[in-house]
Amino acid sequence: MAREDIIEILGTSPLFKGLAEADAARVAAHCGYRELAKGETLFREGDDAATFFVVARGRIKVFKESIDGRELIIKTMREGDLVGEAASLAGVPYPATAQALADAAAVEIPRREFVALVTREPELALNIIAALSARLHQISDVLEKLTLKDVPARLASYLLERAARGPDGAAHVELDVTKTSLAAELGTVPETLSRALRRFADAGLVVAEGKRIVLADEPSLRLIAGGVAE
Amino acid sequence: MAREDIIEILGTSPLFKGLAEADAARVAAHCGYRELAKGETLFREGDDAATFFVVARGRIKVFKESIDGRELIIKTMREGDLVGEAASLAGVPYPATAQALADAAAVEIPRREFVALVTREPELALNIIAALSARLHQISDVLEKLTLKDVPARLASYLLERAARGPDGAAHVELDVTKTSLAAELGTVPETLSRALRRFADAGLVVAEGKRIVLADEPSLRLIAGGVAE
DNA sequence: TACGCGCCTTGACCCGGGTCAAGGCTTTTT
DNA sequence: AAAAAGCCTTGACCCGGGTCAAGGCGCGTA
Repeated sequence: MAREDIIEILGTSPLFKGLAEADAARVAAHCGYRELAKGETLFREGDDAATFFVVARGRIKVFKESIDGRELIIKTMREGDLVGEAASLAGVPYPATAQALADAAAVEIPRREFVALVTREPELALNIIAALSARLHQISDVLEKLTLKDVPARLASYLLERAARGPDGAAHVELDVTKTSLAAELGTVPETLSRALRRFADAGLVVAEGKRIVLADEPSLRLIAGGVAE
Repeated sequence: MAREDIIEILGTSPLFKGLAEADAARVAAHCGYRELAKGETLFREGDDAATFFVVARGRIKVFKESIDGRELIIKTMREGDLVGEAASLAGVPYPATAQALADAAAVEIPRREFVALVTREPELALNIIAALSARLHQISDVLEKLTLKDVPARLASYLLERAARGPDGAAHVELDVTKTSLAAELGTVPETLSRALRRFADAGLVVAEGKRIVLADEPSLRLIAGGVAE
């Protein structure tokens, strides 16, 4: 992987916004490039977070698991997403595990090299603060949904958030993960997700065709999601 | 409230560690001091977070509520705890509501004054980063417990975390909130908490005497909590 | 000392959603 | 193209824990 490519991938993350060309190159020189087969683990909960990642390709799930094997996907990471940066920048072990849902690749950034930059570019500290608070906000969101909303509300919420507006004006979601994964991300199991989706379809709220879900009645979905704009 | 007192209260928080005396005084000069009666609201979810707080006295609950009134206490704040700092420092609205559980008081810090300091004391950015990641860690913890553990596990976990070692060697917890509040912090309701505690008592794991709970069998509690050290 | 109001506990009931089991449907693999 | 392995769906069942209702126990106020 050429250094220019690394720099370009780094640039997809706001963490590197406003970084001088020379500094970016200096960091890039120390970055690795990891390719992951489906199911391969990027890091495990408890591992020392000496490095963090920017997803270059594929889907990587970040999850926690309970003693009895149940797993909760905190978020499915896609191109340009930062993975493990909070723990790494804070100097604590990873609080969750990251694993490829499909073949994937990620740029690996050494904490040392990146943090060293802060003394030369104090502005960078603001980027870090912004990244941390974005993650904090995202986790709070997960917490709120999982504890204060039921499955239908979480599903409706997910659909509305990920909906893309088609050329014909119809909002729809093209699932890029299996429904089993989606279930775990919604804090439930495939059976329950399947039933919830079916109930939506029966009620005319959505039209489900395999991995493509058309939102037929957005206002009702918004009502079920239980918030004005989420 | 004298400025020296304000400075002293600020000093109880790690956010102000290593701050020059003159700078602390400068911030303190712009701080307010809010006294709250039991039940009074410090701020509401969605409010502009122009200021944040350090608890000086009393207990303040930080919580989210669902449409149907159910509330989830994210954390009960005590002396020295920061409240609302993440949102304020990140420049976003408060993501939760803060309310006094009993008569309380807090020093109110204007975001502007504090953030302005960062340009003079770049080291302060590290304090902010540390504060944000501490909060992130804490929220992740709440998320994990609420979604991956059942009520007995959460209760055992809470007891172990807050246990103080008495002079006689017996670990015990002195509840400083009502059991109703504790239930909300454990993501449940008073009835369920009451039953869980009773089951612990019947099994000889704890001895409950009103607000004082003696941990009679720590190893078993640790087992129920479902982790090695948490 | 008595009243009233929260808080706590206990019992009875119920429901969301997890578990188990059984196909049917897709994708890979050979 | 057949076989194998996942993935998805549906039905039946069950359980943790929330809800409702009814006391009992403090504790502050007068």
